[in-house]
Amino acid sequence: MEAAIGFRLRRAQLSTFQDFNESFSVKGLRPTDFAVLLLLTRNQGSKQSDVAEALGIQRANFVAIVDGLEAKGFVERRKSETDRRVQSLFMTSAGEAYLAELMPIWQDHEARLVALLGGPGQRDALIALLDKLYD
Amino acid sequence: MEAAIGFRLRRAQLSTFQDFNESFSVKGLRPTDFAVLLLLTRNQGSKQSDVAEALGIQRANFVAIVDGLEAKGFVERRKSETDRRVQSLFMTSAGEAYLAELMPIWQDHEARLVALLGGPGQRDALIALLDKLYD
DNA sequence: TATTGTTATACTCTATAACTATA
DNA sequence: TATAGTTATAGAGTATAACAATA
Repeated sequence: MEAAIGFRLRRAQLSTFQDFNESFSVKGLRPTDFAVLLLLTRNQGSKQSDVAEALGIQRANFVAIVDGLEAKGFVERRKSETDRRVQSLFMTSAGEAYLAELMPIWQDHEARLVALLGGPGQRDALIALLDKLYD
Repeated sequence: MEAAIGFRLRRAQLSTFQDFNESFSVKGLRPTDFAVLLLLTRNQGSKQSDVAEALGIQRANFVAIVDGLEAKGFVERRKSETDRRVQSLFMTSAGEAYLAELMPIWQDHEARLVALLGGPGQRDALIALLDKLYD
């Protein structure tokens, strides 16, 4: 009989996202918003469509996400000077401060998952396996 | 630094579902439809809301799924005689025949995932880890 | 011509409340 | 009163096409 890998994957993912959402509900933050901030903080000035692609989001749908983060003052769009078609994305200092507030919540969330898995070694094993499934 | 377990989980799941969808696109079948058939074939007469819960779907949203499978003639609703509120779900013989057609496609899909993971042992390890994340 | 960001739109999934028929 | 199934509806998330500005 088969193992239904996809089914277990979906179930685990839903469970994990639920924990994330409960953790961040006070901050009114979605996983994707957090991922954008996390990605930008070490990649200041990234091209908007590059960030979208890195997160597996289509550029058309990414527009509203950046709009939201920009409206909150956490992220800033600046037109590239070398190619006036592209928007370069930057974290604002407010965004950096906000992310600093978020990190402990994020770390608690990750620690909870690691505890469920049975330790950092198990987490690393899981990630190695998950990455094999991703092309 | 953190491992972003949820992010990797989501990425792997999307990749896996994409493979599933490509495999079953000829049959016009969704993962959930297949899961219902697979579940019913060994649990004839299950209560509708039990099947929904087992698949992590709310009963309100499950109605349309059963409607679709019933319209195609693969599944049949029968009112329980012991409790006239509940619908018992049964596979039809057409449903069994359809599932028999689907199984090889399903097995190929699973085999492809196992190959990516590096063998059945790795698959079992992955499933054990995923199940730990699911309450 | 091709690409980036954008808008508009449709489709799927999911969440919630309320109704009905039964218990 | 409570439960199973149902309906209706609203909100996310996602996919596609088309357009303006720029290359």
